[in-house]
Amino acid sequence: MLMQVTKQITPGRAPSVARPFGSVPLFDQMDVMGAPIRYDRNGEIYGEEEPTGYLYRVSSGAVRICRLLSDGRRQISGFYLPGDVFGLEADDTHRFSAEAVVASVITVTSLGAVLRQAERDGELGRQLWNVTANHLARAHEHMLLLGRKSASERLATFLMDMRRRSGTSGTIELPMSRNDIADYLGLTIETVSRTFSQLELDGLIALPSSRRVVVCDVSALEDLAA
Amino acid sequence: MLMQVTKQITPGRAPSVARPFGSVPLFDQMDVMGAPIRYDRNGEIYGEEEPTGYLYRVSSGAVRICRLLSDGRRQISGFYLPGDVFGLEADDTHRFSAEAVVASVITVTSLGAVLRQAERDGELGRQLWNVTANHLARAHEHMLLLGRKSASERLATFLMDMRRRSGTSGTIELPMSRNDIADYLGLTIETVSRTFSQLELDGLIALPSSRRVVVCDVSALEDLAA
DNA sequence: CGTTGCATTGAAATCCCTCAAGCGAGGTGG
DNA sequence: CCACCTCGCTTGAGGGATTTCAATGCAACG
Repeated sequence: MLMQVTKQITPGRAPSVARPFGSVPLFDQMDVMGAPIRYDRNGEIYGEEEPTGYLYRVSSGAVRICRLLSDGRRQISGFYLPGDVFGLEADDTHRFSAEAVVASVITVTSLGAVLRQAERDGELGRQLWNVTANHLARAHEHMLLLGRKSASERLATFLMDMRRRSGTSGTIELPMSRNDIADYLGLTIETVSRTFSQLELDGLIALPSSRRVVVCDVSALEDLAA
Repeated sequence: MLMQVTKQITPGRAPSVARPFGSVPLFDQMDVMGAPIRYDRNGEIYGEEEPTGYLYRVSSGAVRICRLLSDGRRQISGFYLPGDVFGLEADDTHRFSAEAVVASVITVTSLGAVLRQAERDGELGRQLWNVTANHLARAHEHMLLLGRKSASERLATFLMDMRRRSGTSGTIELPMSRNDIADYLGLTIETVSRTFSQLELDGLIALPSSRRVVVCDVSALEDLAA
């Protein structure tokens, strides 16, 4: 399975991204210093063992962070959607890889430059820490899912999370495949598919197509997500 | 099951802790500004929903960070040993709880004070970010375990991690119960116990007592840990 | 219209969980 | 000093949720 990679710098600035709290130093900084780069579907943004040194922000598309076992088993630790920052690793080599789930534009900024700027600009540094600490909280929350939730609870949690993050309340557009969802939820693709079917059978969701989920019973799904 | 809590401020400074890289501003700062507090076994250091505002560093003992589901299912996201910092949450209320695994002394420092100091002292801010980013990397690594590893792989990974962290190479002293290990590894106590027995049967470890593990075949365990 | 990639469905197997009993060290009191 | 209790740990038997293996469906595309 060959990953097709495109790291083509597009001229001009990255497409603008929602900025709900007015001026956000970290994001401003990244927009000013960073360059928008386009990646094809399944394109590798960085790989395990590669040197670190950049901070990434999704302009459009979606990104997955993966960790592989030697025999090919894969765990996706998170999906990143437009506006999300990723690549927050303090080591000098990546211990995880990042790939574009669909064709995406990512704003790439020198991490060293941001860190140096943060040493002068306290507010920037504080925001960088905030973003990282929030990622940490999400990670801990996901551990609860992986360690203790059933398949239907996992899928419901995932759907409610995607619903919240994509802003839409009725229909959720999933950019990722069943395989990606399985590797994110610690299940097999078959179990994910069966669980989708079961949720549809129970009337909690409708599936006009495999990547489009209509939420029918929010409260039941929220309950399942626990 | 009533948790016995002791939050008794002991006079004087915290017991000194290994400081391998000479002066470490973050830790120095915490030693200067922080107060050592003693907790009994199973004592709650902070609970879910409680306000945040402190940074913690283990002086002696061991700490677990937990997340509970409404029906009592529990996931332990990490154990913290002497020298480790925890409590890195950016939200204003804790989404996780912290408890002492055994009687412990924790140095508690105002998070706000550290953050304010970090806005002036770039090096301190950078270290705070580094610690947080390292926690994040560990969390991602643990997701791989929870999502994709078998019971014996999980236990081997845990033992190799404890071996590395406790510094000892031959015998590992486990401060936590089988129950804690189970909730950390996403297994049941019975499976943990059986897997310990199996590793002993296979000659990879010896168990002089349930909390004391003698490592017999490091490379086999490392292989299992993958 | 065949190919290709992804998704769904079915049947059998497996690993881990659940339920239940037994063990052993440590503490307490008679 | 020993019986007895408690608590944590171990072990066994059976069951169940998820995986594995295999086949089919289906939409996009050349």
